[in-house]
Amino acid sequence: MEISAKSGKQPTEIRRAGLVEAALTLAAQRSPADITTGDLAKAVGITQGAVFRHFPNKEAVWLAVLDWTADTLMRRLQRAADAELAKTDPLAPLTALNAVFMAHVDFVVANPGVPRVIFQELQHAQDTALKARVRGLMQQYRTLLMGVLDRAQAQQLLAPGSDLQAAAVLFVGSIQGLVMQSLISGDVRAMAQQAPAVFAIYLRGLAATESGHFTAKDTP
Amino acid sequence: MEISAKSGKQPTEIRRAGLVEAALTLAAQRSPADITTGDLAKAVGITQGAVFRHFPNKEAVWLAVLDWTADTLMRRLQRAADAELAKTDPLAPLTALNAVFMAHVDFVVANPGVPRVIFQELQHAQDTALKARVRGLMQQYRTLLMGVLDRAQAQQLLAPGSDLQAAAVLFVGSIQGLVMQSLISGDVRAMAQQAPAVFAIYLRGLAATESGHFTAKDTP
DNA sequence: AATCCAAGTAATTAATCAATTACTTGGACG
DNA sequence: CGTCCAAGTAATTGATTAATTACTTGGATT
Repeated sequence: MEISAKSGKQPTEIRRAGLVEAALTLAAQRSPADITTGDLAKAVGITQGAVFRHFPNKEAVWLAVLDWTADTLMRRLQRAADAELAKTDPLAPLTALNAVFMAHVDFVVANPGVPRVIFQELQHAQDTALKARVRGLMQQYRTLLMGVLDRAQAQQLLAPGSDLQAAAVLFVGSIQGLVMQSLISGDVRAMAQQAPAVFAIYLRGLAATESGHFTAKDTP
Repeated sequence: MEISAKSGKQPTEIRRAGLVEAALTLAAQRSPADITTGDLAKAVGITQGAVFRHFPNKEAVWLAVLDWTADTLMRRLQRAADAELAKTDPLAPLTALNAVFMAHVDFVVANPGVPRVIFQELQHAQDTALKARVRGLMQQYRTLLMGVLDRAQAQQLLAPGSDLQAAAVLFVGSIQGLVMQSLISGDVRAMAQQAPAVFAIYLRGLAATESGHFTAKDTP
């Protein structure tokens, strides 16, 4: 049951990382709302009170989780986008969109707790520190996405009159739809299988008909 | 603060309805996870303990909420679909898809607590009675959707080789994306404005190119 | 008018959980 | 070697909350 079971004392930095990892692991299995500090403690092999040697309160644990998520996810997505955009392929913006989509799906498959934590925090209507953090993450996401979409439009790869705002909403919705399916089926890996077909519909809805018949070609 | 503030004693049937309504109203404002039986009682003008005169336990309240949701939502969606499918318009299956989409969006705008409750329950990994109920609802939804999609495909209104499974996932994802946006912005009504543009992309991704240029035409 | 009981109250119980406190430990370092 | 302190424990506190209990009330029925 223990995550990073380095027994004995550990420096705060290590413990914090361990607790963040534990939080995400547990969130993959049950609702983040009912993960207790005791659960986190047990997962890393310390007592409940010891959690507060490393975090001022429980909320700070989730803040750290969201910080880790924002850092890791956004870096991967950016890298996926940049790698495609660097190519001379005239369809680069579209392949970049595909790459970002698949990178995101892969990330969620590897870290199924992430979308749960995000949605959990979005539920809270009042603007907590946690919700603000989620909003920041979504803003980064949106910026990245709009950058790629703008470029695609500039190169006339999109259907004339496409609503980029709506395209961004539908992009995250596509992934959210896959997440919901995985929550229902309980099988995260099925996401990766369905993802290309879902993205294919999305792209067909957006791409100019003249831009050839580009379809998702990864993950056979 | 009170919902159905018929003061004084009320028959169980009325109180149950009042508590269900209160639960959905409160869920529209805060996370369903931290709505207490005391909150429900206050909203309806009784004391905390009195809630258990009408429900055996708290879980039963949420079960009733989901039952109400399944009944109301599915009836409306079915009616929206049937109304379009009855027409002689050769594009009927596509306009039916549009009608179901908009009916769902309207329902969510009118009942913003619903998607929150559903997602809350989906989070629980183990198969509780509540999650089973949500799964049942999703199954009905899927069946309805597949019926329309099958018909569209039979009439060659869809792009050849379209993955209907993926189309269904993306359909619910589209709405889920809109819900997420509204959770971030805090403005449910914005959903209704963005919905047509989102659906337009979705449909374009799915529809045969020969099937004319049908686009969402409702809600100007 | 007397009776009955569904619906309500007020108070209590039992469990859970975040956070605090007082005390302990083990390794780094002068 | 002794000191120090960050990291840990065990136990407690205070708050919250679902559910129960003992008692009360009001309206329908005979």
